[in-house]
Amino acid sequence: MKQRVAALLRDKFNCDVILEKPKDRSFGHFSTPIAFSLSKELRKSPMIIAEEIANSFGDESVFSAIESVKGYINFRLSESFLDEYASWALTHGEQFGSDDKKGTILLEFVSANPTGPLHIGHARGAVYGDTLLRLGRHLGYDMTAEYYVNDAGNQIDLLGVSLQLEGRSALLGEEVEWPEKYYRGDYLSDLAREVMEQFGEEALRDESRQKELALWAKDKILALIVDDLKAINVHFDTFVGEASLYGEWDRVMTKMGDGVYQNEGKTFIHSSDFGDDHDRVVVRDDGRPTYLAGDIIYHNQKFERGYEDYINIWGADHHGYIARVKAAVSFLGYDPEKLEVQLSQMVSLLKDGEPFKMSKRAGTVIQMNDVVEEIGSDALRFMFASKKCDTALEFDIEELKRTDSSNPIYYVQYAHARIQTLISKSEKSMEEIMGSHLHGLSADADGLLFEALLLPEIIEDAFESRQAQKLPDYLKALAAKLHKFYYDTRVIGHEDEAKLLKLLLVVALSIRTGLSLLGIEAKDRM
RNA sequence: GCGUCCUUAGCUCAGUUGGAUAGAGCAAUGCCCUUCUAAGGCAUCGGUCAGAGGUUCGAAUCCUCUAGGGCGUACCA
Repeated sequence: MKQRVAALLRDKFNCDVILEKPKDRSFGHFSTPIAFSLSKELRKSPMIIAEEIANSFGDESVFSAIESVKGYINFRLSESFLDEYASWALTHGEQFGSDDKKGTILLEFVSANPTGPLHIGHARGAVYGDTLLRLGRHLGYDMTAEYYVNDAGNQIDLLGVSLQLEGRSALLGEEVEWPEKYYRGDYLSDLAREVMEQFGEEALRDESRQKELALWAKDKILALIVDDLKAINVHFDTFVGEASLYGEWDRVMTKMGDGVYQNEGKTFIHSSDFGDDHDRVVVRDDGRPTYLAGDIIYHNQKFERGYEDYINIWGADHHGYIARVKAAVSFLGYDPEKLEVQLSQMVSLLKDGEPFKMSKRAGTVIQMNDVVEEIGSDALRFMFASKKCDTALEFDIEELKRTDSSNPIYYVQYAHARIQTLISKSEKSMEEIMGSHLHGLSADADGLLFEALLLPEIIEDAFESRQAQKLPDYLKALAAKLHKFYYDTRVIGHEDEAKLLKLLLVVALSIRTGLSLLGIEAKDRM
């Protein structure tokens, strides 16, 4: 809708025109402050320019009025345009707002280590990534959702050690000496019990079997993670394991050429060329690769698979990592601009007003699945999706557990359910509803219709700007308009009943479509 | 110290590539069910957009500095 208006104006002025929605609807549907920017060039006052421009439009079927007010040019869309657009939306159903954008995008997100269940911080990245995925696919992009599994390195060794110690301590009652770093938590006790049943008590004591147990446990934990994600409607297309990549190592090193160098028996990467504080070690002097090495081969593999764009969603604690990986991508001969890294800031928790520190090793994490059990996937997703992800988010655990009406997801769902109720109570046939024309609507009804028809541009804006929170914000605003309209207007028995129901069908469509892009199913009844 | 993200109502957060009177939810106070679901609506209260300068017709938004906070600054992941 906005695109259509913008295109009209672009033809007229030969340049892109800023279009905005006036806060005060009496100013029309769209407005532009273009006269202000033209005034310097034309040496005329904005008011006069706006007046001239407004008068220069002939009869456009799209607009019913074009007025200049205090230098702004305000456009009012015509009823026939809005009605046509609404009918078009209704016949397209949940494809409303879809597009045929071209491009292949590899989206990597979550990628949590398979050493424990997902905690609440991971959930934010998962929700953000999955929302982007749904938005991008709706717009037509060919997107692949990928999970990078760190199944090599120290943390896997640590997992093996932790598993054995947990088993010996909790199950066998032995006094064990805990190392400085180790994992703990209920999931480890469960796994240790399984080890006992499946491999016998000896497996918990035999240090030579640590690696074997770690690899076994890693798969079990990854399965747990996948289940956790499934519970919030997050699904991945591909999983790439770090360990599976090391066969490529020599080739990748050669490919990086002068990007890497040897010093004191170690291999370094010239990451300082890309703004990193200093060059980083990729291979230690004992030949063991560092964490960065895995990411280098992984990104090489990603680029060799030939996507047009790459989006990584990382926790904010990895931000120092961007320069290093971009350096590697560049040394490998690819354009680092194609790799876009979105950081999802920390989620910090308060408990009774006091900061609550989470530590995976100390076992004081808030697990995602516990929260999902308390408040449900819909509320969790809606809450995380509502916050832009580059701000640290703070919330009280107790507050998050609340399931009363203060939760905005109920507000939006209720709006949809109210419309469904009206549709089912009305005796108007679908033919009659669809056949009616949205002419002569009240100002409130017109505002509601216009808001509902904004969905496509919200979707596009939310995805292209990577600001997923724009969608839930929009849904809340649309629901608010609906609730007000519902209160003010008794639809059943209204002389324009069919017409109003058509309007409400558009609203329901936008809510339903918007929610599904958030991984939430709209409710017909509450 | 350096890098980076941030600071908007009592709390949690929005604020459209700089635009018309800075918004919502929660909390607080008071109204509205013989009205299609009150999981709702209306009203009131609440702001030096951290502070100071600058650019501009116009700044919460852009630039500089200052203060405060998160994260990073590992041959951990």
